[in-house]
Amino acid sequence: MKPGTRVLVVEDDRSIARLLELEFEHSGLVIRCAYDGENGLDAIGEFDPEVVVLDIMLPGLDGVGVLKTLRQRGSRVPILMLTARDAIPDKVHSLNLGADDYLTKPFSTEELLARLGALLRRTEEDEVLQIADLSIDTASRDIWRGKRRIELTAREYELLEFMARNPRRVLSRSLLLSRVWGHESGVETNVVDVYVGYLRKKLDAAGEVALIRTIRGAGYALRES
Amino acid sequence: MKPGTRVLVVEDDRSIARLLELEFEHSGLVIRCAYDGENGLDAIGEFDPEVVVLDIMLPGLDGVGVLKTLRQRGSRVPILMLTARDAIPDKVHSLNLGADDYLTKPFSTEELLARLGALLRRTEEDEVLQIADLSIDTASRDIWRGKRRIELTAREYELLEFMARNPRRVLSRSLLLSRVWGHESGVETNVVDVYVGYLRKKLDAAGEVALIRTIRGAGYALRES
DNA sequence: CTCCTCTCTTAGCGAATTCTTAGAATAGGG
DNA sequence: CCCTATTCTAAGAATTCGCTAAGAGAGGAG
Repeated sequence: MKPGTRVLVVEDDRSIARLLELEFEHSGLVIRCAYDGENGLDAIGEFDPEVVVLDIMLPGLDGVGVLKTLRQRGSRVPILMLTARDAIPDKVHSLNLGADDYLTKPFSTEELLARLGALLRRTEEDEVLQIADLSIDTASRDIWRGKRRIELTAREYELLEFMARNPRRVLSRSLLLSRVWGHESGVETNVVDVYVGYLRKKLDAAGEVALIRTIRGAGYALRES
Repeated sequence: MKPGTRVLVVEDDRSIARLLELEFEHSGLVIRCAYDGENGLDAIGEFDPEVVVLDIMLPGLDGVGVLKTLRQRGSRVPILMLTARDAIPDKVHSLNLGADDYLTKPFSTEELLARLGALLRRTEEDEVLQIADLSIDTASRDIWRGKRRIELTAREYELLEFMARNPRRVLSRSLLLSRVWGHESGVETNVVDVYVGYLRKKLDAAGEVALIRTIRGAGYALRES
């Protein structure tokens, strides 16, 4: 998880809150605590956290109330709920009022950190990449070239997304191999070339300007001109 | 909790009942007490409470019996069970029978109030999710596809609701597993595939447009197009 | 106790995808 | 203009992926 990420913890049990505070600080995060729902809501407005850890049982306004209020206000901040182990897994579960993940107490702080990381990664991924008239919706995996919708296979999609995340840069075959195919994939062939070929065939319909350029001796680049 | 909310307490221990009566009155609630199961049932019909606090140990018809009868009658009134400290089997049992929460004696009245508040808020939640001509009433768990009513099992419903809360988004099998089946369910098979299959069979009757799309190599998405 | 429903597992088929290979095409230097 | 290194393409082989049928096991209802 990126250092400096703002995390809000809303938890009435001071010892747990304190523990998380220390752990998170140790991990380089910026942390803020609130001990009840009302203050939690205030803190969200004021502190603008990138992710919230929210206990479900709180004095006064409880976790569910906080969550509901937040979502009604239109906030999309990712929220990880803390629930008691024996608190009716199914019910709590179905009260997916818009929480993004949950963890049952007791839990290990590593687990919590891992979950937070996953959560942030997931929500960060929710964006639209644009290169010229090509747009890639990373949440729905929709690809559009102008008004034309394009269907890609998983590998093709991964390759294109990676290139779109590094637009205008020359990407060597070995870089693409390691980032898209993975480090220990025993591929030693010209798969990259082949897949660039596939992409071109699908992306550049008749008359459209080519998006993937070959830089002889160096690699490929995704760019408009 | 809103003043004027009707709360029924079914509890044979008069001193506890009295204590709750005073506490609740103090909080502005309208309270009614019954001291055994039979009278409890009658009171529900007559008093029409918005929430019920139900002791599990009662003379004659016990709490479990009351709960069972109620649910069989189709009542969905939220119920919080009171159980003895070590009666864990009871918990599991009553939660399966359709209780919404429980509290072990002895408990603090603040705790009870907080739980009741949470319960009411949760059940007040009356949201309808819409995707194309599919609508999901999260309060009653009713599913409609156009004019056709659809019956789902618990698991099918959970899966569909989660997908409906993340429409158009590609949801990986592992995400669905962790969010619908739970983190620590040792499932590592293709249950997700199987349940998507069940849903499709029920949702897409002859000639209707498919709602669940497979994104090969990535997961599933609920979307109209 | 028996029947029924629900959940999960397993295994196999068919199809889509991924990767390999080898030869054709192309660019760029001399 | 020719040669060579490099890139591209077509076609097929190997693999993976998703769907479904069938059934075991658990649990509740009658």
